[in-house]
This record gives sequence, C-alpha cells and structure tokens, in this order.
Amino acid sequence: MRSSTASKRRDMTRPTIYDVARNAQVSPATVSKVLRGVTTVGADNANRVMEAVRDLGFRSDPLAANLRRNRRSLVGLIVPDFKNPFFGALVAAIEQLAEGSGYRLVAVSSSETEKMEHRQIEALLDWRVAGILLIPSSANQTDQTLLLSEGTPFVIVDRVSPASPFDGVGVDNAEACATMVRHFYDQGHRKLLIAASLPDLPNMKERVEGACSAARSTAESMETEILYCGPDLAHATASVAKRFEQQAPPQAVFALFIQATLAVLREVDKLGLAVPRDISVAGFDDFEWMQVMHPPVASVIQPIEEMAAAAWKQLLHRIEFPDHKPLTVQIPCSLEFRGSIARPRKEAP
Amino acid sequence: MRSSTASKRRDMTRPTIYDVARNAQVSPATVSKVLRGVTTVGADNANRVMEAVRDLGFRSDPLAANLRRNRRSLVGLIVPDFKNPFFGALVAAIEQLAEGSGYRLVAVSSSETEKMEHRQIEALLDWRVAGILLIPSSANQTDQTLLLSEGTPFVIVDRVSPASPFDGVGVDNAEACATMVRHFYDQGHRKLLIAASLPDLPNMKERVEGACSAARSTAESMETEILYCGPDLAHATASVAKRFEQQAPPQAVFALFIQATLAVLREVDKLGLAVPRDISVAGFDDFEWMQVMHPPVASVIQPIEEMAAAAWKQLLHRIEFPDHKPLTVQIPCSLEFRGSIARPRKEAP
DNA sequence: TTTAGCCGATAAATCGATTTACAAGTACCA
DNA sequence: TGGTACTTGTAAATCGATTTATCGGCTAAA
Repeated sequence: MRSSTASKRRDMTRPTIYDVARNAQVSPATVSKVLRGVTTVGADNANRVMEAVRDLGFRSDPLAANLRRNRRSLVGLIVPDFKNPFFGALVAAIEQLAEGSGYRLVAVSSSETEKMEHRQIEALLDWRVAGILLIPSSANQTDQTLLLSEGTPFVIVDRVSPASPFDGVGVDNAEACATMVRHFYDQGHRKLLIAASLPDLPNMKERVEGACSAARSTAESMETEILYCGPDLAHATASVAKRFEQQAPPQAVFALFIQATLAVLREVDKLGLAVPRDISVAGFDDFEWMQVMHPPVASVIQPIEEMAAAAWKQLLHRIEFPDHKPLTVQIPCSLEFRGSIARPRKEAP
Repeated sequence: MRSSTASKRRDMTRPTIYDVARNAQVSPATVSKVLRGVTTVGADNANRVMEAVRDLGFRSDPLAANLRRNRRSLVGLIVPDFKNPFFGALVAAIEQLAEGSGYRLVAVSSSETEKMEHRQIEALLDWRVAGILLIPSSANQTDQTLLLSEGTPFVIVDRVSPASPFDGVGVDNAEACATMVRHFYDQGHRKLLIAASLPDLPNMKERVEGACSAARSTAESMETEILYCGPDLAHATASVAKRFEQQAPPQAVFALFIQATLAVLREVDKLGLAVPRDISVAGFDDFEWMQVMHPPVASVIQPIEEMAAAAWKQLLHRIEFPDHKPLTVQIPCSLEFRGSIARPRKEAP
C-alpha cells in the first residue's frame, strides 16, 4: 500500500493520515478526531498522535477532506478586472476575511465580458465552492439566476441595485453623487457633463440618477448632460474626444468611473485647457495618483474595507441560513472635495 | 446510495458519474473513458453516454478527479500586493494562460511580508498544487528552499536575480536603468537622485547597480545618490520628505518603483517646485495616470504580457521535466521618455 | 448477578472520480 | 480445431480524508 518507513518522506510523497496512525499506534479514525479537535479521545492517544504529526510533518489534504465531508472550504470571487486597483483592494480585503474564517479565496476575472463571467461561474460551480462573491460584468442576470437555481450561496458586490432580488452589498451611489453635484452647484456651476460607463450597470444607473435628481432639485435650475462612454479607457477616451470636438467642452465634468476620469483629464490636456481654471473635474474612487495631480482630483470615495466586510458577513450568513430572504445593504460613501473643482469663469467660453 | 430519479436533479445534488452510467446503461468506467476522450469505446455506447451527460447536465468534479489521479489542476500565484496594477495585470495575464492549458489559477497575496508569504505557500502546498509562481516579498530564500525540498515545481517571477539558483523570469533591469540614466545624462544632468525601495530585493539591486554603473561610465562624471525608502507609499513619502528637507532637492530623480514616483511627485508639489522646470523625474512601470500628468511622466516599461508568457511556459516545462536544470530568463524593457525629463536650469538652485 | 449505559477506539463505508486487472467476444493464422 | 492477439467493457481497488456502525470493557443501577 504505502511505504512503511517512518523517515520523513524520503520518498517525495507527503505522509497521509494512515502514516500518522501507524506511527502513533492508533487507527486513522482516531487521528482524524484528534486533528479536528473532537474530545472523545484519551489524553495518552492524543499526545502520541500529535507527536506523530509533528515528527512526520503531516498536513491534512483539503482535497480529500472536502470531498468526504461534502462541504468545500473554497469561495470564489469574480471581479471584472484585476488591473483596476479598486477591485484589487477589494480582492485583498476579502482574501483576508476569508482566511480568517477558514476559507480559501479563489479570485478570478471576467474581463468585463458576460461570456467569461459565465465560464468562470461554471468553473467555480464545478469545484462546488462553498459560495461566490460576484461583481457582475453586466446588467444581465442570467448568471445570477443560474447560481440561485444551483443553490450555491452568493452575494452580488458593488454593481448592485438596492432593489436586487438577490443578496447584495453596494454603496449609496445616489446620495454620494447628489452630494457631489450639490458641491458643483455651490461653487456656481449651472451646467454639468456627466460621464458614465454603460447605462445598464446597476451602480452606474444609480449614480446617474442620483446626480440628475440632485441637479433637478436645486434652487436655481442646473442643466445636466449625460455621456455614456464604453467600459474601458479606449472607449472612454474616444467618446470624450468626440464630445469635446462636436460641442464646446463644458465648464464642469463629473466622471462616474475611473477610466472616464482619465479620459477627461487627457482630453482636457490635449485641448490646452487647465483644471480648474477652464474646467472643473470630479472623479470616482480614490487612487493614489489623484493626490499628486495639479490640482488634486476631487472624488467620491467608496469604503472598500467596509464593503468587503459586509459582503463577507453576508455570504457567511447565506451559507449558514440558505433560506433566509435576500438582503441588499448600502454603505455610505465619503467625498473629497479637492482643488479640481473651483468657481467657473464668469465670461462664456 | 443515490436517488435514482433521472429527473434533472430536483434533489439539489449534482449528478455523479454513476448517475450518468445508469442513465446510459454502461459502467462508470466507460463513462470516465468517454469523458476523457479515450478511444477504446464503441460508438454506440459513447453516444448514449454523451446523451446522458447532456440530459443530466453532468459536470465532472475536479476535486474527486484530482484526488484520484494524484495530479492537481491548480496552480498558485503569490503576488505581494493586489492593489498594485502592475501585479494586477500580471495576475490577469497568467490567469488567461492557465485557463488555456487546463489549469485553474489561485492567486493569493503576501501583503509584502515574509510571514504571509510563508503561510500562503504552506496553504498552497496543502492543496498539493501542480505548481507555484512566486513574486517574493523579500530577498529571503527560505521559502524557495522549502518549495524545492517539497518537490513542487515553481518559478520566481519579477523579483529575481539573473544568478538565481532556481527557475526565474524577470526583466533586464540593469540595461533599462542604464538607458534611462544615459537619457538624463544626455539632457545635461550631472547629479541624479535614485529612489529605491529595499536594498535586498533582487530586481531592485539590479536596478540600482544598472543605474550607478551607467552613471560611472559616462564621458563627463555623473554623481548618483541612492535613497532607500521602504516598501510602501507611507514609507516612501516619509523618506523623500526627509531627504528634501535636509538637503536641497536634486535637479533629477529616478524613482525605481511606483510608490517612490508618487512620493516624489507629491513632495515636489509640496515644495512648490515644478516638473520638469525645477526637477526632472522618471519612474518605473507604465500606469495610465502617468500620461495625464503635466507633464506626462517618463518611465521604464516592463513587458507584462511577455513576462507572464515566459513564466507560464517555464512552469509548464518544469512540471513536465522536474529534473532539468534551473533557468533564469531576462526580458528587455522598453522606455518612454516623456516630458517629465528636460534640461536642467543653468543656475545652481 | 444481571442489565443498561457510557466511553474510547476501530473496522469499514463513504465522497466521486480514475485506473487496474481481467473477462468475454471476435478475428486471424497455422 | 486450437491458439494467439486484439477489442470492448466491467468489477473492484484506489486516492486521503471523514463518518458510521459497532465492539469490548467498565461502571452504575436494578
């Protein structure tokens, strides 16, 4: 069956629970009990087992254990893009939480496409993961329905609408955007260009609506113009460039996602305009470079750690109580009003 | 044993290979053969199996399969920090390659600490992964020795010295830095501050040495000053601030890692200096924001896709030929000389 | 003294796939 | 006709842990 040398695996194969059992003169079942902290085992035997474990350098194989107990210690996390530090920070935070509760996180990416998202979900389901945290790549809920029908616990993160029929954790996009718009208003702006990504993404929708509704309810009227520029930097740059070409650039822009912020700054620069003298700019998310810009870029800051904590808590809850009714939580954002927003020049451009 | 309803798992449990076998009126062994594409099976039976697989929506459980064949389809990737888009891009690229060759990537982070790195490696070894790609958190090679003694195939990525006794994939840091230094020289700079992270990291050492040796071999003499500022933005900012306080800021800075670049730009700004009028700056790695700065930041660009491809190829090779002798490959970088480097002002500051 | 109950320990079944060893059937050749 | 070789297909062993059913020994209750 297996080499009976008690020597520290000179055969390049890790010791099994049977090796430990033989070494400690007990049965494999007893070893298993000791390892899992079951108390119905004599002190004498327990000691011998622990000693054998140390001697042999035994470490349990999670594969075999998971298979037998029919409960996986893996959880999946699907992010749209590893290159975005916002998602990176989310991965890091969730990884820590998972580790802390005895799970192993498998972070995978959907590359912002539905097709990859679907494939990743199927792969994770194949592994029978204990749960999935999903940042959807689109508004399409097919995958979420699939997850529900498979009975795998899951929580939608970040790109979630408050009215979602599934578990979800997001931020209060509407309120955050409204506050930012009021700041533009207070600085004297009466026209605002809003650069969004895709109209369907739930969080994007919330941001746009929050911004527009705030603009509608100001004392003096405030005009908003919405520009939907694709999902990535290339699309965003193209859209912004086209808009700046066709009409006069606005005096204020609120970019609702990072690529739009970059695109706007780039195109503003190309036209030889200066922030905030000619144009005021606000962005979304807090990246380190925003503070080294001249001037630093005002931005809505999503509380990443809190989102991770809430999402993790909710996933654990769903794993424990599969039948409780779904819940969507919203976490408030904070805002940084930095130098990139200033009073507009009086004269028309 | 298992419910014999042929209905599409209304019992919330996924069908096994036995269900398929029963459904197709063959033995489980035959099903296994069909699924793995073994040809010694009659067309008739094969068809019935495939039909049953479709009917039941059967998908093989990799856990059980891996356990039996004693060969894992998981590979681990340990990065120091998910928040760094450079590593993010590396993760994304490697994930794609892994997927393409039938492996599943488990990306985990060491948070730039040896302790976490060690824990992550132990966890991956517990899962008996097929291989590990490691971006070390320090110059300490304990973990690499451990991996070697465990016999798990592994490749060191990015932070690797050309003289490494293990498999490794990195870039030609020395040459890239030398070229950048010569560019400073050509622009008329004769004094250069070099902002590195930690003296021990192999790639950092190479960068510093490449830069210094280039400075030594210029026609007119060029003076270099090396500033080691910790591993993260906080440390870097503190170090740079202190240096700028104690002596007059230099007219040229070469930041050898991203946090130093940010720190330098921030402190330059605080002192009211302008880039490149008062001070020329070059950085490392290509981040999107670098092109929206005024002026855009010159930088050494590491070829992420090529690194990923080389590392992946080498890992596969090591898995297939465990006894070939280790190899370290170096990939050349490209450089972007952008507006942040200009001729220094004539007068002394 | 007998019976019931508990404790510590173990043999054997189990998770879901793969692999091995072998049996039955067929073809080919001397 | 008998023997070798080749094809298909299956029963059973296997991977490494966990869980279940059971057993011997000992104590407390009847």
